[in-house]
Amino acid sequence: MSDAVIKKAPVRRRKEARPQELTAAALSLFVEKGFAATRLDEVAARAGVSKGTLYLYFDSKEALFLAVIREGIVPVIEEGRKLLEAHADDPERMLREYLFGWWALFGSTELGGVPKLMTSEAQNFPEVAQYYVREVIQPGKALMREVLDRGVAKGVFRQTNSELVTHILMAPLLHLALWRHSFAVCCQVPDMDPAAYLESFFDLVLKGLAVTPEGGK
Amino acid sequence: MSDAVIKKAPVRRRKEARPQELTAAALSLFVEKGFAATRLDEVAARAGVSKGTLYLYFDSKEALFLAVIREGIVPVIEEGRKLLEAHADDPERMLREYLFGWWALFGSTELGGVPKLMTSEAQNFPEVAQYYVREVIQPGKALMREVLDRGVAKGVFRQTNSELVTHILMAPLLHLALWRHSFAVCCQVPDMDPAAYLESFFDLVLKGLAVTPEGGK
DNA sequence: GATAAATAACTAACCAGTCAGTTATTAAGT
DNA sequence: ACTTAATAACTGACTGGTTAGTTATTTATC
Repeated sequence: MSDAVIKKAPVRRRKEARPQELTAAALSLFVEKGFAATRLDEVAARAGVSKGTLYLYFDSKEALFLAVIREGIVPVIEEGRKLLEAHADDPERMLREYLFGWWALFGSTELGGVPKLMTSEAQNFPEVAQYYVREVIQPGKALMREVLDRGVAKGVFRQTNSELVTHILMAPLLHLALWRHSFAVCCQVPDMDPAAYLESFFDLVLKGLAVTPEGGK
Repeated sequence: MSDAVIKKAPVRRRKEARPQELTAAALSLFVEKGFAATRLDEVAARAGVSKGTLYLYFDSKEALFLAVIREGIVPVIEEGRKLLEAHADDPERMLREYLFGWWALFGSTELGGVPKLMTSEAQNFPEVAQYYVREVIQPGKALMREVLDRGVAKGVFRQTNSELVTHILMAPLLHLALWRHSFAVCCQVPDMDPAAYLESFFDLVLKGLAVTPEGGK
């Protein structure tokens, strides 16, 4: 009789892995349904535990939210910085790496849903929003600004208001991520190849930033 | 004695005006707190009525949501179209009018919060999302595409993948609106003048779309 | 006083957070 | 090895507060 063996329902104990399993489950559900519409029972179920277990690791739903942001994103920023440093001498290449690296490391992954999540919930959770601005948005923008400044210094890009242009250049990236996690899901979008999108964007920006022929610099 | 007149205040009957008052109240609350986190009691209170009254005009919370989108946005699209037709012969001017008109008619108003709202809730309310895509996003994009195509036809803009570029050009506009209704609220943003932002954006795009000096076309 | 508009009290369902109890794992005693 | 004790991980039923949606009643208007 194999019953005796088969009947063993697993219920594994793995204290170490739980928080990550829970934040991963929470991330995907928060992104999919929004924070308020996500039930903690569902988060727990997706992580393969009960809701009670969730509360062994996180004090509250909001604490879980913060952990999702913290664990998910902050490490990626550092990765991005390293990626760019590899091309510090070539601003055009740096810009290109920024766009495609952003997509590869962030936008195309599960984390690509975080901008949507944070945008939706910023007002409801000011502390999380401030953390996100400080640890993600500002470093990300600073990195972009460095690309621009370096291009100007090298005479490859024309002078612009780099604060504003940084903001502007982030927008199509974020838009791509937001789109994928909102309208793209429920409304069939025939052709929206991220690579082609980024290529068009890169092309547009490169020409938009080129030093003007007349006037020189 | 004016008391007799003044005292009359409490319950006004105005069947005609109610739906608009309610959708206006709902819009501001949905934008501020998100759909799920908004209480119908609060919507009713802000419109100066009770929750029961709300149900005289809308079948459900979702029906109210749809009405908010329908009544709020659709009229604005038509206004925008008319605005652009006034400059049909000058693509550069048309592009400029698009950007600043979008801001004046839409982004800077209460409606500017709708992109945030729709992005957050698209997955939870696919029917509303489809309506929004069909009635707002597609017409808005079509209008932008017309600007681009006209520019190409006139030899003012270079040839591009207009489907992708349209998407890309909408992004900084939407980003401006999203930003204002999310992070800008809880984290002090020192300088983010919409006019300067749009000016920088216009400048960037105009140069990005200019026919290339060599090659001419 | 008849009808339409609006209300406020109500219900049913839902869900974040709790906790008494269960099961797996480890340690100690024999 | 083999039982027993102690601990750590986990569970799921429960609670208390909340809210979408309903309805019996009140209030205004003609």
